[in-house]
Amino acid sequence: MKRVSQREIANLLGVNVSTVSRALRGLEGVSSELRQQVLALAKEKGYRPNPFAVSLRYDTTRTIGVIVPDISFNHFAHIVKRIEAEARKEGYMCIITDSDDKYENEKNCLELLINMHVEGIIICPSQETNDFSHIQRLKKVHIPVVLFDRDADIDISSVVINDADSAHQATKTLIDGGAKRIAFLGGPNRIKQTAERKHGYIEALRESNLPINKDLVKCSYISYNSGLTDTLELLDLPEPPDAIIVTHGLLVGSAMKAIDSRGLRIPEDVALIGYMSDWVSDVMSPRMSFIKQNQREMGTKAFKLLFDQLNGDTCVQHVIVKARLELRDSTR
Amino acid sequence: MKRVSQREIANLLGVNVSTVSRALRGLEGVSSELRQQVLALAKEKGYRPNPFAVSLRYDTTRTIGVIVPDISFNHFAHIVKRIEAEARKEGYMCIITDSDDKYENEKNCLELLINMHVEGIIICPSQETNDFSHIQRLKKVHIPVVLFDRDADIDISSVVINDADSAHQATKTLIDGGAKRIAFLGGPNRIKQTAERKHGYIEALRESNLPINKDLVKCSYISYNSGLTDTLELLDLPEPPDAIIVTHGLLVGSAMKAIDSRGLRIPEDVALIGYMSDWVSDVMSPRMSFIKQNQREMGTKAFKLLFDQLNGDTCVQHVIVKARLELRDSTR
DNA sequence: TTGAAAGCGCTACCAG
DNA sequence: CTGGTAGCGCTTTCAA
Repeated sequence: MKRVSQREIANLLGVNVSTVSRALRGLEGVSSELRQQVLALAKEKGYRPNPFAVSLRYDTTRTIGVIVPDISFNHFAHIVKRIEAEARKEGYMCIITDSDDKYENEKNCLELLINMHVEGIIICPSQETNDFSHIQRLKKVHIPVVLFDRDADIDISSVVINDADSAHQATKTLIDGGAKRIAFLGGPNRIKQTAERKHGYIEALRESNLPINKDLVKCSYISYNSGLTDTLELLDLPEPPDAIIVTHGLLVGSAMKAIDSRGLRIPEDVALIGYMSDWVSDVMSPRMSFIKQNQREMGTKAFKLLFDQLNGDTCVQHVIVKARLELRDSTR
Repeated sequence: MKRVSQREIANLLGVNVSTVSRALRGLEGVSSELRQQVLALAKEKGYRPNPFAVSLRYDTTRTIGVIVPDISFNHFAHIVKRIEAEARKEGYMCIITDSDDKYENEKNCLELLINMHVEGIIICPSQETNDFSHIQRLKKVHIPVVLFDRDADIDISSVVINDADSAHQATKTLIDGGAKRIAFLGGPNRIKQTAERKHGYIEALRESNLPINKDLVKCSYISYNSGLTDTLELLDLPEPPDAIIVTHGLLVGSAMKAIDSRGLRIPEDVALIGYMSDWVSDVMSPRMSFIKQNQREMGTKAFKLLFDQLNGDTCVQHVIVKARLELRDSTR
């Protein structure tokens, strides 16, 4: 029960491979009776084209690469799910790699994907990534690339949410709820996403004439433990915050835990609002007020941007997917 | 800045391709000075072997396929993350496909993976899958397969948790906490996983001489809405349950919601225990008592089973990863 | 309508 | 130590 090649079919039928090839692909120049025979035999023998022969011939692999910081993080999993679905719909298979949010892994994944000759790459850079030359290099070799979720100041298509704007809205909401000392808990500053969100936060404070206090801004690392430490430090300040905006779903859990461990209540003592998934908010108590991101749309758009490039579109586009506030019970 | 082939390097150096090939692969039979030249030029020109030419030659792709019911579900995402990491460590890339828990999609994904000539497949069947002939067919064509999370009664290697046993323990715990009318909320019966867990549940009831009540067993479909409906029906029974064991993380959220919507308290009115991820349990209120599954280990073992097969091991193995109870605040 | 042959990039084998 | 050549499976071009 081995794989059958066109040649074997040709031999069996006593005809030439090229005829079989034509018949199989429905091209002209084959008598319909011969075509029937070929198709019948191919079906019987379970013929499947060898994609590597085809790739070798056409230098096309119908494969794209995806690099994601952490597939086990819900936000990314939803986006990836969408990318994969859209890609498959267009006949592309996805090679998905997980950088574990590490720069070195990311470079390695990229290397492997290039070696695999994927036709394009959709990537969300790791939180450690500072130098984007490995990604920019792709443009040099004409491999289409799209960034998602975390943008960078490089000339490459991307799809992100309205980071500054959504953080601005969230902060405004906290202010309207009576908060005077709002803290900001985010990822490392080098991520443009964090910078943007912080920008929105600061703007909102400024507009409301609230002081901007460096002690209330924590931007270290996106991890559960880091979030825990940071939040505890905030709560232990001589003048602790009465509200926190949290820019990453993973950190929301840390923040809750920390607040709880200090015997404080949400939202009475500390109001909380975060970037997170809706179904998680739903099972939390209190149900978390959050910035709802449309991961489906982000995934769809990311693939679309890549697909356009694969089809020859060379212009760099920056798509923004609107996130919106969903107020629940962790804000006043 | 195109890709360079061995031939181009050979031409540039005025030598034969076969010499270049040998030099590049570090084989014997090349003078060290010529080798240096070849390597230097290859590096300069950014030479990368064309994997399709290699695959065509060796009929090997260093690629495996993964089919998962829903990557956006945390449990699966964690397993997939591990599979991908282990695979990459061994030099395999993963083509990950998402069946959306649908039988038709699953067959389609499998088809595409076979067409891609992946060397092996790791699959968790959809909840709709009843007929496993598409998977069994793989054995016929000697493509290694491994099932994970959801086993089936087919002669194929698999890795699952101790389903019956863990459900037995969970039920026992509820009984020990004083529950008299324990309900079972699970996926469709055709999934062996559900059947096993139900078996453990029933055994535990039997051992404690508790009546087995069909009305308290709900096995319809794994989806948020289905779980909601089922739980509401349970709660609206003339004699509603005082505890529920939930066999799927998605359904835990539904159950909580339903209980809350009827104004009942957990665990005072209804105790709850479910199969779910720990970090979700942590942010819930009350913190959910749960069956902790080791997704990392399951992923690692799944790849290992496949890897063994890829290396010629033909014996069918069934690995069981022990899950254990973590009691929090949703049980008495 | 069909066949023959070249070539995609690489490796293996046999000559020199 | 190096070169030449055939062949992996497929498509394309040209010839019959």
